[in-house]
Amino acid sequence: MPQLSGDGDDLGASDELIAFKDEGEQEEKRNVSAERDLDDVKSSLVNESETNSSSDSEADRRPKPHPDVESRARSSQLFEEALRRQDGGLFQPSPYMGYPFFMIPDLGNLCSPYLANGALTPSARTYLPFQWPLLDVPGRAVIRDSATPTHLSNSVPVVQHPHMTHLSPLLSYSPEAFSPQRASPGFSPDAGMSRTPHTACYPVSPGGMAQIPHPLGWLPGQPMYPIAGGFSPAALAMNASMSSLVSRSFSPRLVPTPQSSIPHPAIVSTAVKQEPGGSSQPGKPDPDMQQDKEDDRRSYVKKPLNAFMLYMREERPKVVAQCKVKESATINQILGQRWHSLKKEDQAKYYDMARKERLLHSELHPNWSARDNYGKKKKRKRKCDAQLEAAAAATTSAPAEDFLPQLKRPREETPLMHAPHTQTAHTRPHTVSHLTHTHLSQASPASSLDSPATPTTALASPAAPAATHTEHTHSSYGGHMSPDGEQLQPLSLTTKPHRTPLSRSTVTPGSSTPSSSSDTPTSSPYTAPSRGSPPPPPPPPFLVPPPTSAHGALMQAFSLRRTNQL
DNA sequence: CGTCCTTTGAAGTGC
DNA sequence: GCACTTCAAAGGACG
Repeated sequence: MPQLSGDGDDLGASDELIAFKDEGEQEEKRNVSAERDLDDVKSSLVNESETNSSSDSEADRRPKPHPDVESRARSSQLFEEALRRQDGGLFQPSPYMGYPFFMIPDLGNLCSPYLANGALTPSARTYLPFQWPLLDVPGRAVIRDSATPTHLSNSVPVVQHPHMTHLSPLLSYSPEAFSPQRASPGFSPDAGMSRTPHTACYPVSPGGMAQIPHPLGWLPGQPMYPIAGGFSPAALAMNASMSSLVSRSFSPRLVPTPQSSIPHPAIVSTAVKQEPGGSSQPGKPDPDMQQDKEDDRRSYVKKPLNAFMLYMREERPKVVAQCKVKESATINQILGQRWHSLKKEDQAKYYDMARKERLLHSELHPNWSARDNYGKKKKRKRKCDAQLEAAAAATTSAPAEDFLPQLKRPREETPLMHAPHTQTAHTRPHTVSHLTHTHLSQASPASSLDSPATPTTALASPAAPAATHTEHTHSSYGGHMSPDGEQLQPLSLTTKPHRTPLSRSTVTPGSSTPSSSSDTPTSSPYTAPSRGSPPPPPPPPFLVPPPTSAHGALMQAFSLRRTNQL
């Protein structure tokens, strides 16, 4: 949870983290200090978010059912006029505006706060903490943060402007809308994403455009998504960011009109869209069972996205286009590095987004708890339970208290369990630090090469295990900026063979998530190596020059991965 | 078809 | 309060 008490004053205080030098105990202390710094930085980001919208206190989590309709109507009208002026009706969304809250820091730059190269425009960089445009229209409810001064327009735009629904697929949480496969012909995995300003905007496939109703189709008199009853229209026009949150829980009440066979992008959830043909299709399972499953999924309220998830949603298409890779694991590694190299103010943007997501989520689902979603991966749990049961049954000769601890022991004693899994800003750098002490103690003084602009990269970069594994210096991986501004790609984004047993323990100690959720205590690959066991023979160091392009980086990463596999 | 991978962060549980 | 776990997204890979 964000630290509500922070004042954000320290935001700029500890921008720079202590880089690795790995000179023994003293350095270890320094790294501990760096951890604290990193923690402070992240906390300050959260605090900044909290401070910037000071209204978002716990008290404000309560819904405010009576917004100022008049001002919203005026704002909406102004906004629509601005849209028409700006784009002549052909509003172009940004590929980077994945965050569905239509963040428009400056109406003079309605298209995108980002430049074609992905950098924020100056206006966007100034980043007022969400000058939310009031996208709702009269008569539609909106959750307003009443404690926020009206002049800040800081109402939470849970109502997505219908115009936007067809303009930016990214506005929707629907993975389909986000999927690169739905990109326009201009998007070619081979050709990459055009860097021209217009095509840099996230494209909409022609098919998708054809499917999407006319932008004015939502206007009164044409009820695209009538309500079965008893549900606030606000949910219909819910900000698309919450569509995934809303749709699963509320979509049973959302009944498309017969004319509208295409679900509203803001309403379609992954659950719903997965059944395009309905249950009547031949070869499908029992309709009743399918209906039950569908109901289950619809009643499922997902967790709100955190800052990094929001960042990933925005940046993933960009990375996919640049690197021509669709494998999410690889992309996520890149995004993780980029996240760490992201400027503080840029990260703050996502922390703020995430905070508002949580706020909105709590307003929509006041009784929801993350615990509700626990056990979602039932099969895993069943497996674990089955193992425990089998263990208990198999130990009729041995007391259960002797056996069960054995099941737990690997997790408790496995050295990697400390590290990666907590995955907090507190522990991960420490882990990396520890590893680098071991493996990089004599590395080149790469820390001096660390860009001040990317202070956290070396310390917290998830590529650190790659450094461990490959024994290249940390200056050669992870989101560092070359002198000419080009982002240096990690030498080894992927450090282990795919789905290889023991891979996580042997190859990516220290950073990669042990995916505790996926490993039962008895089957965990972490049981194999212990803290005292000798590490696997390190692969030869990779002395690979920095790639000249993102694609080159990926090719390099794959090459290294193959090398590591061999 | 279900799960894993991979990332960070939030929130939960358990001690 | 700490350590650990689970789940958010994504889509290819794999059993």
